Amino acid sequence: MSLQEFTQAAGTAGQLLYSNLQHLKWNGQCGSDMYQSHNVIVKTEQTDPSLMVSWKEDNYLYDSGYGSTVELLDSKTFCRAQISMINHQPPDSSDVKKLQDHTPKSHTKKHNPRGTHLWEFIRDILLNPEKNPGLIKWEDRSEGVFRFLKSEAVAQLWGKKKNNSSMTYEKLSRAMRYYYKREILERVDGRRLVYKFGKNARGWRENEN
DNA sequence: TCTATTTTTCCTGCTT
DNA sequence: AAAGCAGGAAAAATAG
Repeated sequence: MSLQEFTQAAGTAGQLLYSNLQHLKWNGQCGSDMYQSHNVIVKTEQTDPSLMVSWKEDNYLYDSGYGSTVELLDSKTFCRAQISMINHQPPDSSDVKKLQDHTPKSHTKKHNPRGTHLWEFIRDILLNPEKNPGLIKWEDRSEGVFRFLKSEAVAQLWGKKKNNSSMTYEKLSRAMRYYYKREILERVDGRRLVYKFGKNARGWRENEN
């Protein structure tokens, strides 16, 4: 169900519920032990601003799933507006405006197969700056060079996403190596746990894509 | 359901 | 010695 369908069916609370469900969905498969998971259900019923803020902080990073930077921003905007509503404050008018033309747009890109690929998964972890408890870090942002800081933790996370609890870095890295031939990754030798996005990898640059 | 990709598993050997 | 890296093979999972 899309956000707009959901809100239509659920009324005013729809947006909040939708967002929380998305959050749960993400946490359910990838979050929990990595990211201290807050009880998002509780948050729908109370108005403690501090809690809402902390919820907001990690929610927008995941609730729109694997999407473009644009989607991420929209989601952030959406959450910000929600916080305002909940605090009984008038939402920032620019946010409202952005929200209004968000919904129709998100319906346009019908065919977006939820970034299911490993390299996209890696990329999206990298693209979530605030949140990403030192799993992977950019070595050279503009060149697309990055390094695994917690190789096994990332593998575990990937395993969670694929519903495979026996994923290991050893196996994950084999899949990474297959990307060299397809030029989704370029080889970086000498440095352990270091990879570099290749010309067939999309959406990792600072700007666009 | 069939096919083409992708990913997972496992393995042997080599490098840091 | 432990953890990574290289790829080959082949099975399993997915996308379309």
